[in-house]
Amino acid sequence: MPYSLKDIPFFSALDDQALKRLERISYFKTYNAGELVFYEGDMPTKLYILVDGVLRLYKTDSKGHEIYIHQFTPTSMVGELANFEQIPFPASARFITKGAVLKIEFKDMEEDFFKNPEISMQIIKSLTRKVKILSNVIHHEMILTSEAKVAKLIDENAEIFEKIKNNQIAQIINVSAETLSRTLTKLKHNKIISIDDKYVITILDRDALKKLYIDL
Amino acid sequence: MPYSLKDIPFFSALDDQALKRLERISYFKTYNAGELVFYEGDMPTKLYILVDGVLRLYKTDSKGHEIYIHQFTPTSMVGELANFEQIPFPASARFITKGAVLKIEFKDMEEDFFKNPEISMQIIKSLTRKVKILSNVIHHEMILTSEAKVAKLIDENAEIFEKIKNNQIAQIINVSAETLSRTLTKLKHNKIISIDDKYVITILDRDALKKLYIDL
DNA sequence: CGATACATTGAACAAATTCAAAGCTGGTGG
DNA sequence: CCACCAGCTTTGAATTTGTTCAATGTATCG
Repeated sequence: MPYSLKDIPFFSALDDQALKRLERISYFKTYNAGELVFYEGDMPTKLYILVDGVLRLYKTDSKGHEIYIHQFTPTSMVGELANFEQIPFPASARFITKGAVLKIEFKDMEEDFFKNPEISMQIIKSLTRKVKILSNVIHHEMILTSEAKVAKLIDENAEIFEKIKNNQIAQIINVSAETLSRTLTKLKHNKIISIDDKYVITILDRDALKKLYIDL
Repeated sequence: MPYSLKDIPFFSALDDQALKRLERISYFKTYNAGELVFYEGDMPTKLYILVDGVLRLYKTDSKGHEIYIHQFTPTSMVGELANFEQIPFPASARFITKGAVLKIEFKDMEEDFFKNPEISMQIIKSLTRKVKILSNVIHHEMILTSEAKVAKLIDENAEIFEKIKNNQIAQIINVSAETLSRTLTKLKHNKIISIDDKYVITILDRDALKKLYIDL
């Protein structure tokens, strides 16, 4: 296994003694694309540090649809809320690529973690990031219309259309493939964007595009 | 002004020197019911500690409707995400009752805050709470149907119907008053609940009630 | 008692998903 | 080389879930 605790920026502040203790209560685990790391509703026993790959966080609705929340890339702490609060995971996590996590027996580590000011700072950063992510999810899903979501995505990350299929993009912004298709057609028709045969999007009228999702 | 820094559990760990510094860069402000503390989109300059009253956090959608996020009661830190990250407030805050906040010039305090392990711990707790709140908002608004929201509210907090008007309850769970009315009628009709003339709800079939919002 | 707010009900509307069918596209094997 | 198939995309129609609008009914409280 080529992974090492030393390579995790998160623990750079731990002294050798603490690192030894951490080594004893943690291990690396690799995953293949598609494998689940934890499931919504499960009680947590481990804290996760994503060290390799892309890990998708999602919820499942009553009809069995996945609602995309976020995709993490290394190095990220995952599952801290459930661990800190001893509550079931509020979402599921599945690897999109192959990857690896460090699994930590959190309870055994709690003291070392919260006593160490450097680690506390890291935790604060991680939690702050989560609040920001969730706050964005709320804005995205409760405030923006489908058209606004598409407009925002194009404005902020038009290149994604060259990289992945509309299919997958629709999943990421939580709209149906049909709605995405119809919205793109509408934007083209309104001369706000154009799309070539290689899925390269050209923004013809950025002001109009922004107006579709800014303010509200 | 009857408020004192000493009464804020949050700062119990600060030494006299730090307290003095804090005193110099903070002040208490009282509000009447209905007054705004900050507005979605504004850039933050101050960090807030709610010390009195009920403070509602909400977002505004494109049609000008308020989307209820949470109501804070003392003692709560409010606005830390925007302050830590130097980003616009993602939501607005308005007092529901009369109340008061401590306003802190955050930048001047940052070092004292993050260096002190007790305060770091408090910040971690506060952020953890925020993640939990937002996670619940997402579950509530993206997973549950209107009927599920009403069922959950009745199961967890049926007494609220005796305390406030359906009107207000509808706002809190983000459904229209009409939808709430129709859902209550349906639950009564299905013999899952009954409501007397004083708005006291009796749950006749708790299993059926739970089934309406548990799993999904 | 009468004004004002709150609750209920039905009908129209809105936004997006679902379902179904048809059109493309790109890679593979014959 | 091209015919085919599987997987995307597109399009239209039906459906779903809730809000909005309007009217009426019911409390409540000076």
